[in-house]
Amino acid sequence: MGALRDTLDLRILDMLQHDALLTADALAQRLPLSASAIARRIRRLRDSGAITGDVAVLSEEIGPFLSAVVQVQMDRHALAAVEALRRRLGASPHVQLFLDVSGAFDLLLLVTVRDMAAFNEFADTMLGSDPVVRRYETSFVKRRRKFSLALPLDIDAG
Amino acid sequence: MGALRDTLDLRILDMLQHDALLTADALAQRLPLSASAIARRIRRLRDSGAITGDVAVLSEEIGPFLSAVVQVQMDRHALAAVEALRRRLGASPHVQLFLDVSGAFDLLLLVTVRDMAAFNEFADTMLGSDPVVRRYETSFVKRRRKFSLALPLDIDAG
DNA sequence: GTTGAAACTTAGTTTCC
DNA sequence: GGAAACTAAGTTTCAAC
Repeated sequence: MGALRDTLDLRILDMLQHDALLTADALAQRLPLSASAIARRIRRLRDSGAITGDVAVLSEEIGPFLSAVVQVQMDRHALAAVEALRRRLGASPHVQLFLDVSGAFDLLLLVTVRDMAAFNEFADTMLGSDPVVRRYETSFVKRRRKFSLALPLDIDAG
Repeated sequence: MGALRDTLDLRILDMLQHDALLTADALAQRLPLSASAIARRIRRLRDSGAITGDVAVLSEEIGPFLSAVVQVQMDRHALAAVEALRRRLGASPHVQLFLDVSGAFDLLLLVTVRDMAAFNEFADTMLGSDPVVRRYETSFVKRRRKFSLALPLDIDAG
């Protein structure tokens, strides 16, 4: 997927990962390239997979929501059972972030639910009842200060 | 911001937070509503702030990248210094996730950089040299299994 | 092979009912 | 809210480099 040809592609990606509604016309005012060339590049970046998709970001105020960071330590015995747990976690709409991490814990989750009752329900059914889960620790999110998918693009280094 | 009027708004939001490029026409095929009514609702949801923005999601393969979860314990003495640290962290393009959390640590960060050298540079300049930071613990991300901004919308409950 | 301008097509917006 | 007219943005074509 070597679809990034030059620093202009990087600059286009960087602007779109902050605002995907920018038109090719608007981008053309900030880049030394015509709108039609920019539109072509955006299409190529999408088709090549450099842009995997576009998502609408919703306000937390449509909530209320309760979020928690859950660190999970697993037993490694049954590989199939581990895979099953992973599938369930990845498929849950309540799991926003799901990472394999190094250190004392194996998994780190960001779980978002409606309220504490829903969190307990989640923890009990997804984690507490699973024999693969040795233990887990929960930190509740007091405030979400930044939550961005934007990757840091070193524009110079292109 | 009571812009959500019914379950149709929720269903529109849920589809757009997974694919913001869906056209009103495409949504109309899945919802009992005409394309023009859907387009009107989408505009209203954007204007009211229920949709705060739209972002392009980039492939990790444009990297390579190194990500780490950093948990930070702070000294609470100098409030102004705490605020300054928060501003710097929030403004950094390397900080994708920045949460205030309950428990033994105060802050949880997801930091994404180019490589280990860049991570050390980040940790030294942003955390190691800051008197507000009492200590921090780093877990490196071995695998990113899910990273989504999508909020769980209970469609029924509208 | 990529650019920029113009023709063309598609999607969003506005008007009217 | 729905349908049609209108406007704006994306796509394709084509000549030039």
